[in-house]
This record gives sequence, structure tokens and C-alpha cells, in this order.
Amino acid sequence: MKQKGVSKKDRQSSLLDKIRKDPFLTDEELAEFFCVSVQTIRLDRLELSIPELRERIKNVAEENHTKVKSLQGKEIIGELVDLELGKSGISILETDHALAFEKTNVVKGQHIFAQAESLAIAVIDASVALIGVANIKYKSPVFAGDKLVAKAEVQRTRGNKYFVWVFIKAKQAEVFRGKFILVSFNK
Amino acid sequence: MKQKGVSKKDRQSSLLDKIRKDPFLTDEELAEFFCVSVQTIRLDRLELSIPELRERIKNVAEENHTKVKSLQGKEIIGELVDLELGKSGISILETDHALAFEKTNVVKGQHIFAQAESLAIAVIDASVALIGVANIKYKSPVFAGDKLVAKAEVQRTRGNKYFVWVFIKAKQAEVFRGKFILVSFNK
DNA sequence: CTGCATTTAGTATCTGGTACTAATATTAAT
DNA sequence: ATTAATATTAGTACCAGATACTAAATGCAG
Repeated sequence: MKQKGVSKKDRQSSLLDKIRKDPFLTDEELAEFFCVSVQTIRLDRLELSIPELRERIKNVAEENHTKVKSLQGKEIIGELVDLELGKSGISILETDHALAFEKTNVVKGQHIFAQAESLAIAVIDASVALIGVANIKYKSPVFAGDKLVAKAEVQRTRGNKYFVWVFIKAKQAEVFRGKFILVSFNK
Repeated sequence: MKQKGVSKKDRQSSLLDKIRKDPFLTDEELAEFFCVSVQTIRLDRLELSIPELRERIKNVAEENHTKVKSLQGKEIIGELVDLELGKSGISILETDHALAFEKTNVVKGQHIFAQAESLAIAVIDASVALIGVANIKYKSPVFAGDKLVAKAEVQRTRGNKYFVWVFIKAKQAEVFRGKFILVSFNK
């Protein structure tokens, strides 16, 4: 049951791999690659229930289309629910497994940090502020599903420097606190 | 030059919008929506140089396919160039405008933080570690294009807790330092 | 040599189009 | 109202990349 080197089984598993790596290949290109006829590729796809090129492309597009949306929605990480420019702000971040470590379900610190930082920036005015120094403490781990409520308060300003405290709570408990020193550039 | 309500111009700008929002619509569906013939839709697309459905889907897919790849490639943010598990590690992150504020070209703190954090985790072993506490200082701003070299060192371990220092330099100058306290879960 | 799996070939058909030609509104201006 | 320009619709031929189906050719193993 062997031919010029590769059996049907080998070809099929290799086909799966090939298509997984590059879903943009036509049957014709695949046929050429495997040195078989187009019909053979089609039979293989049928047996492995791999959809046709157009379906594959559509799947990739659909998958990531929704992903991009959710990323765009997070220009400011978390939802800004209150804002007094130059004074204070509140944002809420609904965490989920996408933000957490797979095995432990613990939300990655960078997301918590990003929420705090983006809120701190929003309070001053995102477009022209920059983080100078931050002093941060994670008080306790956050688990996927927790709703994070971040409060930012401008402590004081000195010239073009802003000192902003951000506290984040999940279920009443404080999980994060940090001081952000922001420098404004627009005179 | 007006018909049952909508002029050509209105229809076309509305068409642009419609397709931008949902690139997965066929000419037929669009024709039905606008109550015109399929040919009219095709003329409109021609005038507005909107590609056909399959091209649109392909574009979405391709765009996000590469995006997903680069995100996957950044599971560890920055490139790991040296690693002694449980002891130390070095990663390099080439920054660009995508990581920076548009107007000021200053790299957002969260990316620097993410590099440091992911390196700290990598040194211990990503799969089972978690950030407990971090104490961070941004020493000076980083500009898009700067190459960030992060060094991590495990200072000491106590039980399942690891104390890791991370320093990041850009052009010899230290731009970041932080202490990460990691807790390992796998006994 | 026989028999079954595998591979190849070929035809009809489908979708969602392009490219092109031509006819038919619609409407503004004279 | 008539005419000219604009907009819309209709219809045909064709294409890519397939599916679905039938049939023939080629292993290759027992």
C-alpha cells in the first residue's frame, strides 16, 4: 500500500497540516505540491472533511473579524463609566478566560496594569500624556470572570507632571494599587 | 435626480458604510436591502471601487491572519535570546510606532511592562507561574524604534515564591526596573 | 490472475462574481 | 412637450473554484 514514497495516510495527515498552516491554498496548488491529481486532493478533503478554499478563508475572516472588534472596543482598556477630566475617573473591566492563564484561570497582570494605566491616562487626557513612573502593587490574584472596578484620582499636579493614584477592586477586595506619574507634552 | 426617497449618492455612501460594517454581504443581499437591481449594486461597487465579496472576505482573512500570527509570536513579549531556567533570562523587544502614542511617539508603558512581566514568568516557567506583586519604576521614556533589552534575575526563592528583578535598557540607559514576585502553583 | 483500493479523468452543475452590450426609465433643462 | 443626459435594469458570455457524480485506469497484495 505504498507508492513513490508516500502512502495515502501520510499524504492526508500532511495535507491536514499543510492546510492548517496555510488555509489559502487551492486544490490545484495542493495537487501540485503533493504530485497528485486535483481529484485526489478533493477526495482527501472529502474524507478528512476539510472545507473548500472559500469556506476556509471565510472561517478565518469570521473568526478574526469579531476578535478585531473586541480589541478596538478596548482602546481604553475597560469601560469608562465616570470621568471628571483632570480630577478622577472610574472604569470597569469584565475579565474572562482570554485574559487569564489557561491552566490556573488567573488573570494576567498586564491586563490589570493596562486597565489602570489607560484609566490614569484618560483622566489626564489620553492624547498627550505619557507614563513617567509607576509604583505598583498587586494585592491578590484576580480570576477570570471577576469584574474589576478601577478608580483613579489625581493627587496633585506640579508643572506638567500629574500624580495619579489608581485602585482596582474585585468584589469589594482591593486587588491592585498603583501611582502613575504622567507628563503632559502639550503646552 | 431623486427617486423613491434615496438618490444615487445617498445610496452609494450608505453602501460604503454597509459593506464596511459587514463585508460578508453578497450583491444580491445588498440589492434586496437597497431595493435596486443587482446590476445597480455592481455599478455602484465599480464606481466606488469596492471589491467583490470574495475579495473582501479574503482581505479580512489575510489582514487578521498575519495579526494573529504576530500575536501568537508574542506569547512572550519580545524575543527570548537567553534563558537559564530558574536563574536568569534576557529578552529583546524592537519597538515601533504600533506600540507608541501616535502624537508623541513615546512607547506605551504597558508594552514595556508586558515585556518585563513575560520575561519574569518565562524565567520561572510560564505555564504555572503567576504574578503576585510587582514594584515598578519607569526611569525615562522610550521612543518608537528603540531596542529594549530586558534582563531578569531570580533574586531568591522562598517556598513556592520567586523574587525576580527585571531591568530594561535602551541604548545603555536604564529605562525600567521592577521586582516581580511570582507564585508557582505546581507542587 | 483476481479483486479491491486508490487514483485519475471527465462531465454537469453551482455560486458569486466580471465584462460587456443594449434597452428602458427618470429627470432636468430648454 | 421634447430632448438630452443620467440612472437603472436586463441579458449574455465567461471565469474561478469548487461539488456531485460516473467511469476508467493503475496499483499491489494475496
